[in-house]
Amino acid sequence: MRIATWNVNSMRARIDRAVAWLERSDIDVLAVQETKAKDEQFPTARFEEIGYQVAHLGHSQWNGVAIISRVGIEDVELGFPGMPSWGDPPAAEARAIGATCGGVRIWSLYVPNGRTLEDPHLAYKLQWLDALRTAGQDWLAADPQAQIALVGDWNVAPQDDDVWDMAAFEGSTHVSQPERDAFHGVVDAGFADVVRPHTPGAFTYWDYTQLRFPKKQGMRIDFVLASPVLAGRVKTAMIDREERKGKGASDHAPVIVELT
DNA sequence: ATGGTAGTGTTACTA
Repeated sequence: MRIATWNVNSMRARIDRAVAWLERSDIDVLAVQETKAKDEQFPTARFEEIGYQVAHLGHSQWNGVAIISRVGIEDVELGFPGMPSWGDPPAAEARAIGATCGGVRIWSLYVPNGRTLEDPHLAYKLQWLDALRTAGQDWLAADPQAQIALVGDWNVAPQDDDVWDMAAFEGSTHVSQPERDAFHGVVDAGFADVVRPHTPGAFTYWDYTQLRFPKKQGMRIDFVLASPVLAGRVKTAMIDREERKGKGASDHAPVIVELT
């Protein structure tokens, strides 16, 4: 089984590329983030035409997450238990959707960006990650053998070599110690980064501006974190930077994990 | 030259 995660930065703008990528990549389950669509706007039929089922969560032009599967979609959950709300009045944002596909519990996650270190969005981001850690701990406590994949755009670069130049990130989000600690909280809850060992030095995201992609100035912020039993099934993993090329590309590359 | 690009939807906001 092959599972993938991809921040598509609008599924409506990317639908032809997304369908073409799925058809040539032999993917069983694709988790997407930043679909930028309400549920009724999501191009579900385009995926059904090529043999996939879709579970989507989107409230507006912001955020939006989905799971696209050809091995079944069961027990869909919108948001995880304890997920913080945001806004006035507070409401759950469309940043997490879970489903069981081919025996694996997949969570497609779009972690809040944080904006700046002083912005209230940063505290929201840290609370969000802490709540995810708690939820993950509870899932594994209930079933230590559970096969769970926490995948998506984490908006954290956990290591210095996950950005092209640490000096360029002085005082910025994504590399701060509180964000890195929050990310490692989920890891410490029992969820391992199963892609890094197979993709040393690789990035998953390159800003559209300032020729970041041709200059190879990217970041590793998209991750597949696997529960212990699932991590034991990982054969290999790759980051498809070819999909970042050309007109109409997302600013993120798809990340793929192959299971036994 | 305080910049650049992209998407949504409106002349701003988010990333």
